[in-house]
Amino acid sequence: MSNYDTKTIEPKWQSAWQEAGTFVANRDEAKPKYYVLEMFPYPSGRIHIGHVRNYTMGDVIARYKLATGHNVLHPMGFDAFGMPAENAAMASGGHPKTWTYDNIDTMVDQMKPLGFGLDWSRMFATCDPEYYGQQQSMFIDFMEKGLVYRKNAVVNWDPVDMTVLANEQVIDGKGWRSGAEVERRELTQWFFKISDFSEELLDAIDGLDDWPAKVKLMQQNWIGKSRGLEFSFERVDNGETIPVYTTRPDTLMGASFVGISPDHPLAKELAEKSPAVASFISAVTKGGTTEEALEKAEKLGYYTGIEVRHPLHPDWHLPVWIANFILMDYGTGAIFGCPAHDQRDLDFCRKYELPVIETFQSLTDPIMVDDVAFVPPKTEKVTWINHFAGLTVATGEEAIDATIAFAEEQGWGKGVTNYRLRDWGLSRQRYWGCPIPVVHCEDCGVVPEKKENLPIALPDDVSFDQPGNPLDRHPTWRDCACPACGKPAKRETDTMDTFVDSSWYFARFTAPRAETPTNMDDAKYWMNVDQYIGGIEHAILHLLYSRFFARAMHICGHLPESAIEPFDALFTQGMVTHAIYKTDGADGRPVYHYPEDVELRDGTGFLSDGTEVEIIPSAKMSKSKNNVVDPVAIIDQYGADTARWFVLSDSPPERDVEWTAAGAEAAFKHLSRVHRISADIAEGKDTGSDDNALRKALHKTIHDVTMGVESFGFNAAIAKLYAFTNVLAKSKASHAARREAVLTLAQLMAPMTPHLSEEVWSMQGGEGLIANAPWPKADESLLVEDTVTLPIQVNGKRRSEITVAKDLDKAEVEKLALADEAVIKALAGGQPKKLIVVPGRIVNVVI
RNA sequence: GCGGGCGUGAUGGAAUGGUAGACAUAUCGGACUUAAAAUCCGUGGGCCGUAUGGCCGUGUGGGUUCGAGUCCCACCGCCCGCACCA
Repeated sequence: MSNYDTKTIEPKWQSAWQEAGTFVANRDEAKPKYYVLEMFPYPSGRIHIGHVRNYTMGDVIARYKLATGHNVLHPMGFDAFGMPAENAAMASGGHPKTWTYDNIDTMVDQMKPLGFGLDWSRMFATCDPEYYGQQQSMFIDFMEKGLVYRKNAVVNWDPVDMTVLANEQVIDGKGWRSGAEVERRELTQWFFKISDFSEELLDAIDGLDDWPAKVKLMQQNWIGKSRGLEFSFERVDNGETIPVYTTRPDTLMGASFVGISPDHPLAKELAEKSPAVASFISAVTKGGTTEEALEKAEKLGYYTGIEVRHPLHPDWHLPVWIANFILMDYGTGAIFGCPAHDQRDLDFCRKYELPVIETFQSLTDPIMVDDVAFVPPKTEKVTWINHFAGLTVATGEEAIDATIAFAEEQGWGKGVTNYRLRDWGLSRQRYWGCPIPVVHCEDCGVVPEKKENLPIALPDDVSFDQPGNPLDRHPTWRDCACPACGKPAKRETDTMDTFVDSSWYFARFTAPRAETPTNMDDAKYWMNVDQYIGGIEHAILHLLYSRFFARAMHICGHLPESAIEPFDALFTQGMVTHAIYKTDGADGRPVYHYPEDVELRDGTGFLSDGTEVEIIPSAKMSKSKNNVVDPVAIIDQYGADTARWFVLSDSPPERDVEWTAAGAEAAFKHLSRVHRISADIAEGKDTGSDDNALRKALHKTIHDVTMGVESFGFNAAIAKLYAFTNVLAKSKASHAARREAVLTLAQLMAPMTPHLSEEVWSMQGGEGLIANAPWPKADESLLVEDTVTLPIQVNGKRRSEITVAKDLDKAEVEKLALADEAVIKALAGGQPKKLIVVPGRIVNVVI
């Protein structure tokens, strides 16, 4: 008899690991190091089943690497600054700090029972002054190296909450909390000079061999390199110039207007003189900067009355318009419009009745630009009306190159590379973030704080009863002495974007208590992160910012050059989803039912009163849809190992997995079965003498599971473990062979189900902890069968099979195949055209 | 609009170009039990057949190959990312 009592077993082994210090990482030059990291959580208050999946994957890698002789670093911390804490404070009257640290305590309490092999001694939260003080210190280093600067920038401003809003916080042009119409405001903000690294960040993507292609592509597109021509139009009235940038210089002959951004200096200059221009600009700049707002916005233009000369035909005069769709911070903030070959320009010209001039034509179909612009791919050959040789047949690429070369030769323009990537605005008008460590002095200007005064800690005595940043209205915190001249001065009250906090935590984990941001010896030893695991939602910003930060930290001497690409391998895991159970309520609105209130019969769900419910499968978990699975409840019901096993078992790790009650139940049954088999074997009886078959199956399993774990094929590895458990359960073998089999099975399962594995290990009298036991090695000689069964195909269709000795030579196999009844029948006395024998694989008879 | 991915039983999913559907779930049948639970054994793509077996089958159409779920082309459907970027 066995009793798989997880409530006893799991805490027992967790204590054993803790006492043995199994997962505490120390530098050890004698062993190869392995740094595995999962993206650290935000302390929202409860762990989510998605966290369980994420950390289980990391834990499988960590425990596997430990077993294969690596010195493993597997840390955990909290990304603890951010708005939810302030919102909670505003809603409940508490303090963001209390709320955050309480949540961290709760979440640690919820994570520990899951038995992750984490080095808890390295834990920190980004809101610890010891952490953000080091961040401030690096900020000052960045200032010295010119990696951070201040400039005016247009932001989304919520006039009620008196704060800057991120684009995601603007909904339908209104602030997400206040509901107030969002304004565009120009504020002086801090920026990291990430754009200096555009080319380098782009180039280095090629070297990220173990990153998903999708993520690399997303980063490439985000950096958005483009090549084009920059040149200037000369004003007819006063000879001043308006520089423009274009990626399609080959369409220059089709220019019919020049457009400038409402934020363009010329537009501002005109607005000062003309109330009409001013009111146009203010009308089109209302409503936020979000993509959503921009997409809905109609294309609007205002004719300035100014005309400019076409660079190649000074007698052609083009009107200058202010247009709302032109962005000030891309290119020069001014364009020329070529309506024939750009849809947006065409829409604009049709609306304002500007001329449309075709400059190239399709080689195959006649074109007639009406409401659809003719925009061939750059690689397509077209007839091109060029500015220096009349008509030419060329691809767009060739035409662009030729025009740039021509412009450079003539000296009126130059080829320019542009990037979409903007500098990273990091200022936030928020309390719960890392204070920017600078001081504003009337005499000295903006001065970095002295490092010995760090951390500039957030004051605790703040109130959230008024909108705006509490730091702004704190009576004393702002007041300080100028670090340069000593006179009374004011602290910067902006705090840093929380993405800053998460852009270097991985480096801090290598020396979390160091008196400097990092310790070079530790950083050299532990960096890079060998395997980073997290959600695809961080594919762009977090990963790009971290790549920038690693470079910036290297420049400031905080990371070795070898760590400028901090993540060697990246894995993006899927979500855990759950069905939604829905009925229509009396008022026509949907009613969502908890899974425990729904009875499933043959795939149809019913409520207790017999009402049928609609089942929406595999939906993202959401409190409002009542489909959230709480890991704490699952651990209580089945234990941590079941939760860990199930989230890995049913789907490939990169794909979403649907949590189902039946699946969790099945996982639990399987683990109970392994426990039962182990108890049975522990009784010491022989069940037969077929040891060889069992050993062969075992070593095949060792091989397959090892491959599975190495390649993130956790679901496939688990399938092999199921299959071997079936073999073991039925095996008729000696006690010694069965004991060996169950010990090894426990080892192979240990990365996924560490508690059960330790229990089985100790039941069988295994030595020490299974967590420290070396990973089993497959005996190659047992992987090869003496005989193989070869399928015989006739014209590619399987017709028969023969069992032959593994190394039987080809001629013999051919002979046997031709002697096969099915083959004889198919040949009907004739000769085969061809006979293909793939040794150990297959025979194909072609007739 | 641009870019990327995916499409296999009732379901989640397996399958270095080489026996499609491993493993699991649902279903159905059986053993044990007074009964139930638990456990164990079996069934588990479709069609025909008592059966040995046969035919069909990986979104659709074509191609490459001795052989295609896998590679290539086109189409259909779904999902994701980016986007007034000049």
